[in-house]
Amino acid sequence: MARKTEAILTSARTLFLERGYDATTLDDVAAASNVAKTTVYNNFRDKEHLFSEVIESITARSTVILAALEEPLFSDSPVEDRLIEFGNRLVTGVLQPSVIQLRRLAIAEAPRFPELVTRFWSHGPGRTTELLARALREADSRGELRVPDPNAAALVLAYTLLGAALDRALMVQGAHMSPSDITAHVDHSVAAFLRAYAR
Amino acid sequence: MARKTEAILTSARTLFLERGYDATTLDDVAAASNVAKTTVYNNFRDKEHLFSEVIESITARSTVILAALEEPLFSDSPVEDRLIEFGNRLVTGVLQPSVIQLRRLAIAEAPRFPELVTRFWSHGPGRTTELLARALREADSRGELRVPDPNAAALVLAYTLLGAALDRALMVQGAHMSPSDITAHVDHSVAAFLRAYAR
DNA sequence: CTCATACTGTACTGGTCGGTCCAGTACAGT
DNA sequence: ACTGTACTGGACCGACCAGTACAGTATGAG
Repeated sequence: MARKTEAILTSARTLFLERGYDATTLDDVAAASNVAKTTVYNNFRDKEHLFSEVIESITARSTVILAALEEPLFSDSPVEDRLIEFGNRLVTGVLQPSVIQLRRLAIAEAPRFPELVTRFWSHGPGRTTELLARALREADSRGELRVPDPNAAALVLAYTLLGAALDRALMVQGAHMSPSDITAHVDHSVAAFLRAYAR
Repeated sequence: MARKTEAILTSARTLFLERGYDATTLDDVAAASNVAKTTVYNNFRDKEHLFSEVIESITARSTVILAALEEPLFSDSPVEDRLIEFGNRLVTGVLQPSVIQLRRLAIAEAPRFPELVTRFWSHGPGRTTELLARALREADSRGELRVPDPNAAALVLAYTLLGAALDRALMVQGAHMSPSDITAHVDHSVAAFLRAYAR
């Protein structure tokens, strides 16, 4: 019983991410889930509710993804190494095609599902900079950096790292960065950040 | 004759920006232009072509908008003042509701109109960082800053300035920054940038 | 005055899609 | 064996919408 619900949710996620909200048909969702359309309606009130649950389920999982970013941030290696490792994971993560698709979807449907997308933002991008701010505050108190305003500094570093790549990936199809492009960019960004916030 | 074309283009632009591609009806466009639907089809082959011309017309105008950014960048005031003025204009400009709508539209339709959106990106965001890179190269050669890689540095500054605000504005409805928020953020960003790229 | 061109308004076609209905089937727990 | 619940598959409704057809009107150039 719950297996069907799960199957529907999974294929709905794939289809919504690939085609967007309007272009995704509930007939397609049913077919992709090997389920009758009626079953879709037995498990979800309507298309909007299905979409909401898809996004909510992704939002819920984002906590897990953030853990992978948190780890290098609070290790005992030098600040520079910590930030570079964090930067590499952040950029490679955010540039993954499915993540780009998700962002595109969220942005496109923000006017139609304001609260939903806001909640998604808070649990994803929002949390990331909070995390970084905490790490920077700690680095400051350890005397590794001089960061009087950790929140502002976290925004600076986070968006220095992925602003350009993100903006481009969202609009320019097939604008992939090679791993070496990424490390070069991360190195440059972290170096600039360290110069700006050195003790 | 061309007056009708212009009227259609104008109301189509408004509607596409407000509602997105799918949700905009050609009946609505015709009504908003005070024109018969047939006239729309006499002036534009079909919906996709109309949309393309709307985006192209915006792309074409973007050169004019960039001029307002260029001005403070090449004045003879101190670097800091130049960058702060540039930053304020850039951020306030990009955060304007219509510009956010445009970005949302471009991102949402990037998969459907890849070449079109790529062209838009090159003429808008792409050109902006090129412009900034030129200014930074000049500042370097004047000895005001030390910028070995002007392109990379331009990305750092540009997205430090607007990455966070942009990301948030695209997803969180009604997340407006007050003018004082903007200047505070710009001041912080430019200060950090100057520390990182001081001579 | 004339004729071509652009425009109007409305009705229509054809297709899509969200959502419902229904008759029948698989299968659980009791 | 009995009953409730979930599922199937396919037909169906109603609305919407891109694009066309058509008969008639305004207008401006020669």
